[in-house]
Formats: sequence, C-alpha cells, structure tokens
Amino acid sequence: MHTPIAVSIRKWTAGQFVTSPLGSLEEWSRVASFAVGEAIYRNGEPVEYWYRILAGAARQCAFTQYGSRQIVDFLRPGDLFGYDAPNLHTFSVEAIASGTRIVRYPRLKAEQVADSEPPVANQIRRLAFESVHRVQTRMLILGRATALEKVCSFLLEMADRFSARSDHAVTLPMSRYDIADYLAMAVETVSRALTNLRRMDVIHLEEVRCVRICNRHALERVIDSSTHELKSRRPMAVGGYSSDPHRRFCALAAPSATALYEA
Amino acid sequence: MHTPIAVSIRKWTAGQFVTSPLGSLEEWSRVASFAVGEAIYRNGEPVEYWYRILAGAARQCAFTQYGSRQIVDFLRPGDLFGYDAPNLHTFSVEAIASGTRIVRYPRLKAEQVADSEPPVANQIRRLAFESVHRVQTRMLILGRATALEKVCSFLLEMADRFSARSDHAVTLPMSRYDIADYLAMAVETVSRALTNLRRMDVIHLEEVRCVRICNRHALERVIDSSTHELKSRRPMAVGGYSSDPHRRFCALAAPSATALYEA
DNA sequence: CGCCCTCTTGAGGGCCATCAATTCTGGTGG
DNA sequence: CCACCAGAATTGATGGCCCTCAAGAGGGCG
Repeated sequence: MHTPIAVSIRKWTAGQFVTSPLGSLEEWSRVASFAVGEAIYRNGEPVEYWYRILAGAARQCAFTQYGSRQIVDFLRPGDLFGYDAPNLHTFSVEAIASGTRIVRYPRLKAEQVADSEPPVANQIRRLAFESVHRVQTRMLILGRATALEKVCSFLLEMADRFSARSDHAVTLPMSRYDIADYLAMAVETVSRALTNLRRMDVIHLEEVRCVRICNRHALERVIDSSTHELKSRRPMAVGGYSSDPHRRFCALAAPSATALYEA
Repeated sequence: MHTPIAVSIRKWTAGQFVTSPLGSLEEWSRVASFAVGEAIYRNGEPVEYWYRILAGAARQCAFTQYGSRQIVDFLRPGDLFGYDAPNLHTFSVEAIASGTRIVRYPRLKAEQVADSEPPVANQIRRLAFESVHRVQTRMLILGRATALEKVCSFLLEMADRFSARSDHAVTLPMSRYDIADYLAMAVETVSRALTNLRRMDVIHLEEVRCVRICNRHALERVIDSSTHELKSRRPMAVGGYSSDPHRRFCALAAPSATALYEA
C-alpha cells in the first residue's frame, strides 16, 4: 500500500542529525561568519570548495536574468553544500540569519580525503543521498499542492528542522519573501494562508517570525485530506505485476561487466 | 552576473555520460528486464539494493493515497537510483520502455565496495551529486514556469538526454500522462501546449511520440523571454557585498574539529 | 468489429498572481 | 525619547491561467 506523501516528508526530515566531523578533512577547514543576506558563493563562480553550515541558516537559490528568485533549499547546521555543479556554481548560497557560521574545505583536498578515508566518503555519500531525498520530496509539494497545503507543509517541515523549543513554537529564520520563493508562490498568498490558519486557531503568531503550532493535527489534516481529494483520472499501471520484482533478478546471471555499459 | 537558468539546465543534462562499470561491485550484480509499466521497486518496500539502468527508461514517482502521481525523475542508461530513503523506499520506480534492463547491487555489499575502492566511491558520489543537481534544476521549472515554458523546457531536456538522431527528432519513451505528472500539470494542458508549438511551426509531430524540433531557437526563446518578463518586486540582497567572499575564510584559523559540531 | 487506452479539443469556473494601499516593525538620527 | 523612514507584512480587488468536466478522434489488440 502506498504511504501518504506528507507523512513521509516529516519522518525523514526529522531523521538523524549528522554533524560529526569529517575526519582529517577538518585540518584543511576554514571558518567564516556571514551577515544577513551575505553571499557564501554566487551563481557562475567556479566550484572550488565544499561547504558545511555550522550555525545559523542559509538559502540556496537561483536567479533569473531579471532578478526573479527561486529558493531551492534551506540549509541548516550539519548540511553539506557546494556540489551543485561540476565546474561553475548553478546556484547561489546566502546567509539568512545573522552570525551564520560556515566551514569550507578545498574541493581537491576534500576529494582526496574522501578517497582515502572510507568513513568520510561514507558520510558524504549519506549527506548527498539525504540532500537528494529532501529535494525530491519537496518537489512533490511544489507541483501538486495548493497554497494552503504548501504553507502547512512548510510549517511542519520548519517545526521539525528548526524547532528546539518544546512548546511547539518555531522561530523562522527567513522572511516572508524567502518563504514565498521557497514555495514558489506570491508573498501575499503566503501572508493570506498564514492569516487563514491563524483565524482557524491552528497557529498563533507569537511574533511576526515566531509561529506557535496550536493544532498540529489540523495542519497534518490539511495536507492529508487534500491528497484524499485528488482522485486520479490517470490510468493506473498497466498489467497486474503480481510477480515479486525481486525474483526477476535471481533468474539471470551476472553479466560481463564491460560489455554492458555502452552509450 | 547571473546566468540564465534555462541555459544552464541544458548545459548540465547534456554533460558527461558516465557509464563505466563500478569496479569489483559488478561481481555481485544481477540484471533483469522489465516490461512497460512494470515496477523495479515500490514505495514502502525495504531499501535492499542499489540499482542502475542499462537500457530503456524508467520513471521515479510518488503516489498519494488515492492514486495521484508525481514523477520525480526520469532515469536513463547510466543513472544510479534506489537511495531515495534510508530504510523504506519513499518512491516507486517503474519501467516506461519495453525491454528496460536494470542491474542491481546488494546494498550492504555496495557500501562495502564503496568503502574499500575509492574509484567506486568517487563515481557514486559524482552520480549522487549529478542527481541532486538534476532534481534541483527541475524544481525551478516546476515552481515558476507557465505551462508553455514547462513543455519547452521538457522538450529541450529530452532532446539532450534521449536523442541519438541528428535530425533534431526525439522519440519520447513516455506517454502524455507521464509528461503531465513530470511537469505537474494536467494532461490536457500538455496536449494544448504541444498543439500551440506545432501551430507555431516550432515542432513537428512525426508520430504521436516522436517530436522533431524545427526551431530550437524559438524553444529557447520561449523560456528566456519569459524569464525576462519576470521583473522582481522583491527587495534585492541587503547591502553591497562588494567584498570577495573567499577572503572571509582566509582571515580565520581552523577550528578544533570537535567543538564545532553541536546540535 | 468492439473494447480500451491514449490523445486531442472545447467550455466554464476557481485559485492564485498581480496591482494597489495600509499597517507594522526595526533601525537611525535629531 | 521620539520622530522619521525604509523595508516587511498584511489586506483588499481584479483579471488571467490552468484545472476540471465533457466529448470526440486515433490506435493497438484480441
């Protein structure tokens, strides 16, 4: 049976928080602090380092020629970034909290260490896989959700990723504009959705950027119930597929490694 | 200066085509073929293998409870997949072309080999990074583009990833429904967009699923010109940031590796 | 032929982006 | 301390894009 999308989103983002040091790679690390809005690197610059965020928060975003912006990911302490392209950065990364601390590692050295120290390679691989999952999961929200659903998903994600408090209050490090660009909607619509949730007593705005979730179950219900409504007119998978997919592989022998890989 | 998004999308997806074997990991590989629509693995199943696609094409997708679908990525020969979650698969992967050939590697064995053979780890890391970039880049399209822009981006991407022919004709391995779920729009809208492009003599439908691009420049112009229109009312970055971001790091010494990483 | 699926085309309505105006907030200087 | 201002945030009104519903055309297969 298919598990609900919205649930699995939160399950994963609330998952293990990998912040252990990267072995001997730390010897080549350099740390710097950034002010609000300051760029760690920019679109078009050469890819020379890997970065990791230690404290604060940052946004990874793309710009169109005339300044329109799309935020691809919010980065929190522990997240690894900077590998968004092979040669030149496709995206820009900017700090959104004051005093955001970033550590960087020279790319070549990082690759060497990753090649010589399996635990480091292992951890980098896991961080990369986690990044893939985070982005893929969020793509589901961008595509099919309504404005209210987007904001609910966002609040739940932030509650799991940024909240250290026990009273279900989240201090959002980003502006409404950031939220809008993250969810690919207009600022006004973000504001309206928050107002609606507030009038329904689902959330309470302690301050402008501090949200207390009064009724978490209601937030989840907004997402779940909306997915219920989406009846697919789409023809489902062809055929029965009653056969165990795992069995298929066992019947075949291992191929010669070289002959298989042609363009 | 910011480079146009649409351009960088194609630059990367048309990039290097890594299909070399994964070292001694190939000794544990098993190959199987799949029919159209058949599942390689399904949402909710335990993550026991890494997979790689050798021939054909596949779709990686998520389902809501009632069958609504979102395609997260199309997979082509050389692509590595199966690492969409740590324990249970969040997504399903299904073949979309007949005779799609998939090779799988036991997960534990794959991790061991990756830990002991740096070249394999290196290649896996690159495939994972590439996957991140592909998904992030596509997120830009999902968020801000109109229906016509989405379809144009899609056609250009497919032309670069699936076309082996020199006459600018692409045989799409997927149905209109797949395209719709990939771009997060209705099937009817996909069809309408294609009709518009055909009437503008930008494309020509050799067959229903075979598109010849008559005027590639026009396709690119649809995307670029639309980004031109998007004037941002958003307040741009705070402050000047004239300082070289690289210089910031040099001023600070390397921290003690252990003290830095707290939750 | 008849069935099913895919694809296309048309008509109508709802959601959200856009434009516009007001209020709120934080920072600065008098 | 308070006035002042720029940016952030909210609220209202309107129009356009696209989703939805509906129907028909084209294609493969038993």
